[in-house]
Amino acid sequence: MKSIAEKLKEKNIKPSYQRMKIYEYLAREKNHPTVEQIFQYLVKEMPTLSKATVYNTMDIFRNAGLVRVVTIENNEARYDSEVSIHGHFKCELCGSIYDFPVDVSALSPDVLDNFEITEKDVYFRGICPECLNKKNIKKESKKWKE
Amino acid sequence: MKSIAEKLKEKNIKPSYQRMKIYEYLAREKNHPTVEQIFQYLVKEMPTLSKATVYNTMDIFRNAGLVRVVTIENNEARYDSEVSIHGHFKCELCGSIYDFPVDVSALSPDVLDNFEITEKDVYFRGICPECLNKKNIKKESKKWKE
DNA sequence: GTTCCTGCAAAAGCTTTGCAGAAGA
DNA sequence: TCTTCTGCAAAGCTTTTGCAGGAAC
Repeated sequence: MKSIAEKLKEKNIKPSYQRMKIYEYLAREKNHPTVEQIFQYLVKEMPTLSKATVYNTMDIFRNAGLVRVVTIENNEARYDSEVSIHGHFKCELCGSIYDFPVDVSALSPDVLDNFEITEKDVYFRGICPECLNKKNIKKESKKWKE
Repeated sequence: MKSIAEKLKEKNIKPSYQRMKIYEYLAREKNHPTVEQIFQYLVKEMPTLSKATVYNTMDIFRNAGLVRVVTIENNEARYDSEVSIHGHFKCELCGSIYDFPVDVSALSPDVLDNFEITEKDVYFRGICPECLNKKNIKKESKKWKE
């Protein structure tokens, strides 16, 4: 836990217990959780935890550049402790979010030469291999019935 | 307006007056409006228009592949009548959204070979040239004062 | 007549805010 | 002591839903 405290201090964030726990969860799980998920997980060991604290903390982390927001869905903000540029794939069936590498150099068209770019996000949507398998199995069993 | 009706029919959407007006606005303005903006504009000429109708219509359009959702901000859905792949840049100062071309071929990493990809979005954030100019002018005038 | 669409109102999220008490320096 | 953080509750937004009236076919 020591290193987490250091990491927060580096960004001028006071390493309170709640903040350390939240960052620890983000960095360990890497599952791009929603605020709700973070809250549900942590409230088990911190019964007095408030959702407002999670929201506040995520804002602080985001402004400090400690986490990135994944706005792949506009009805829920997800958070990612991996700050370097990479893409996010969301499976429309199971809802899982996968990371994938992105060729950054290919992502800077000349038209944007006069723009100051501070953040780049790449979002894909579709169906993940697991769910594709399930679908195929279903199709197969349908065939048997026919 | 004829062609708009045709376009809706092609997608099996009944070309009601409201739907045609909404699509016409999207296709003409190309300003990536929010539901609120669409509603505020159209309610002037259709006083009985309901926001629920705009929401319903956008869902229908989206499912039919007539429009794309821009989820660059997670507290507001914006809509784009341009369905082909391109990037969206959002200026964090003035809020404007700019389109830019994206090299699609560079956006398909091998890791996703087993994924079925149905939608690709590229979002950049930063400051647009206009706002950069304004900022520089401010800096200059500050210098004069010193 | 049947089906589908519209629009009002209410409800349902997610997120933000205000404030008082608690913790930490 | 003074500042900052936490947590509860309430408010604010966007979006969704239920339902009744109306239009289209």
